[in-house]
Amino acid sequence: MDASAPKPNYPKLADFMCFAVYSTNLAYGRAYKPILEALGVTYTQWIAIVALWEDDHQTVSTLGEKLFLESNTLTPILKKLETLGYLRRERDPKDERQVIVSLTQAGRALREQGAQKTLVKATGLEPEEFRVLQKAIVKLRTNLLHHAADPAD
Amino acid sequence: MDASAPKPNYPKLADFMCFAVYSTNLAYGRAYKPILEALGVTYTQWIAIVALWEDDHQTVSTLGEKLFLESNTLTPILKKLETLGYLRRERDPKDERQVIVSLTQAGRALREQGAQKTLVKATGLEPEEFRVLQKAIVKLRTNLLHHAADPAD
DNA sequence: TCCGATTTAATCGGATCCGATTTATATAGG
DNA sequence: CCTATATAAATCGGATCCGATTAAATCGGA
Repeated sequence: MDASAPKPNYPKLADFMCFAVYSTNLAYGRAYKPILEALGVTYTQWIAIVALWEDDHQTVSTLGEKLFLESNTLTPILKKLETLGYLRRERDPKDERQVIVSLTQAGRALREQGAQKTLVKATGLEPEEFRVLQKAIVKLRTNLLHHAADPAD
Repeated sequence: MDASAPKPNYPKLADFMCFAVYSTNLAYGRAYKPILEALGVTYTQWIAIVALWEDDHQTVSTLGEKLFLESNTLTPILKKLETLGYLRRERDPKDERQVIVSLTQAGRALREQGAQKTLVKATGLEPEEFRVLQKAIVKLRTNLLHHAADPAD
């Protein structure tokens, strides 16, 4: 090869939107770790409990829609939370294909206990700034999920 | 328990900043999947190649700082990319503790091939909107990584 | 010089995340 | 009624991600 071949001037990794999201997700995981460790659950387990606290007695599919996960990921997590005593998994008698997931009293207590420990201050953002950014990220998520497969995008 | 006990009015999961970042990261992974599948690499493998293309001949630690990963995650990925022929891993003769990672010609070619396929349009954002949001997310990441462990934040 | 402390990768086990498949149940059409 | 199709959850293998530990090399002070 030609050692003097000019290197194309591509955008830097540090300016990639995907990498900003990816690495910020890693940062959140690390910031949350000590808090959730004290509660005895992982991040994904925690958001499952929060979602159930908002709407109890959901099917695995319905819960998965809210968490953007499917049964292949959710089932093992829900089984783990069941062994921990935070929820129940019961087949729906009306349709045995479905599994209804419900928080136990311990599960509700855990969510209310964890409510005291948020990372709002750790974001270093003013309330309005926080609100605007959160909505912008959600808009980005919606666009990514809805975008048509376009060969030249 | 008291079945009529009022349910506290906590923020909704849909308004959590952490969940916006988490779920948007999932959305990016899904949007990128077909593109990277055509290239034959995963997302993490891809950003490792991009980072090496920008600065070649880095140690595992230095590369890890840029990717926000450590050797426990990076080593298996780099080994995989080595077997795929995209990079070389060589102990530094000056300090045998360190491993120098370098792209092969095939690795550079892959990065330049993938440069044509970005998801900028899929974000549905105007250029200025994109730039502002990207910087805001990076700022959030920085704040999260630097925040002092505060019991009441 | 010598040996304890430090540094760097690598290894290991546990928990996601995902594509693909399987199992069980429900539904619809003949 | 009976079967082909559809749907929901579970299972499985591969690839991260991380805390904790290990192995090897280097450094530094007595």
